[in-house]
Amino acid sequence: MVRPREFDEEKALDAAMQLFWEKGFEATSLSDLTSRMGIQRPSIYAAFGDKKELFEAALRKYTRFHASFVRARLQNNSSVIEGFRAYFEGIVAEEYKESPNRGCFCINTMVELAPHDEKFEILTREHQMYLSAIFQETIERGIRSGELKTGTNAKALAQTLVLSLIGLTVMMKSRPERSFVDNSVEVILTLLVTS
Amino acid sequence: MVRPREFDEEKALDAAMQLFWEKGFEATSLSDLTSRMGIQRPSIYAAFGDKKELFEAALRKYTRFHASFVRARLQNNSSVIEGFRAYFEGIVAEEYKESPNRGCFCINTMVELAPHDEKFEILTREHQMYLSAIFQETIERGIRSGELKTGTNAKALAQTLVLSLIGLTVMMKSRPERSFVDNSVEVILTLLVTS
DNA sequence: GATATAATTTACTGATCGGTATGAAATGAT
DNA sequence: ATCATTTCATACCGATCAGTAAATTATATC
Repeated sequence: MVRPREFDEEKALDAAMQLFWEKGFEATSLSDLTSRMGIQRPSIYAAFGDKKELFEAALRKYTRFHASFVRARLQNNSSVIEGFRAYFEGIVAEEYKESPNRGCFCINTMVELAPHDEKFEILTREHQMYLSAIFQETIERGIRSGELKTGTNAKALAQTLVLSLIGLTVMMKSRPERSFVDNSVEVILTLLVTS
Repeated sequence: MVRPREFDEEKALDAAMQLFWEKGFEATSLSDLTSRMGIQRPSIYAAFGDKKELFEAALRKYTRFHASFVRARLQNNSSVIEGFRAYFEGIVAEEYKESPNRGCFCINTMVELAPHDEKFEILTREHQMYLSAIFQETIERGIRSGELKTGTNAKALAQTLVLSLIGLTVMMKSRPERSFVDNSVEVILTLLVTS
């Protein structure tokens, strides 16, 4: 161990993540990666392995960040309903700002790779299960505090919210009228009060 | 017009559709296409144009079929709620049977191409709007028949069901436990009675 | 300062990509 | 039967793909 690495591995991985997130696995070439990561090809292979291993590292970085982001957003608000509302509406607002519409890296991977690669089937599924668990804990907190009805099925409701969020994120990729997603968010949130 | 075409254009397009549906645009090569379509490369270009035009033709064929399939399914049942239930549960049952998990060609395209290609942004959005309109008509029929409450917001509810269906379809790509989607379908269907 | 070791750069590999030029084969019109 | 026309199969195009061999550069240890 004599010559220190000249580039910041985390920064390079972050650049790769941005690129894979925006373009997906197949449409991102090694040339794209070298230029965006600011390092040469052999450096990528030395630090991260082949293209798919780099993709996996990028996705893991994303899911780590994403999980703590969601957790923070939901815990931020003392009202469970307002917490979910802020989270859902925040995602819509963010997504309509950016172009092209990146959506969620994990969801993109579920569509592109999960059906053909068991490793990514498992990885993406586990992330969704983790999100579902966070949602469930939040809902249970609302039940304990009396904000939500006692009879609420926290698990089923959490699962449905995760699923709705996926639908929301994917739907926005086709840039429907804003009212379409706004209406849907409103209806989805009623599940919290009627359940 | 002297030498007749030796292959069936519809059959060839259908083969292309199956392939693009299963693997997406980028991961499907022309070699894949020629072998599956049973015709040579120049025949593809003569009949359908380049790879992206062929993809577009395949997607249009899919959405045409899909729209009439959905319409038939929902009109099949005199009960609106049972119609939606049969449709949602049918999709789940179908998806857990097949491997790899193809999902919905239109949804796959929303994720892979819509953010980077306006043509597909529009095409996929219009299909989702069309599905939403079918759903809305069905819901309005339920309101007229007295099966659904008079105050129901048919449009918002239809949009939410479309969005939920997208979430359901994408979620299944990671093959979660069957109970995850079963629970979600159950919760989603409650929207029809509580709204 | 010499040496060992690892990171860097350059240039390259064979394979495959999407797309096409070319000529043979086949058919309807005359 | 000949000819014009279109489809067909073969073989090819330059470009790009993911991945690597080889040589240069830089640093920590001695």
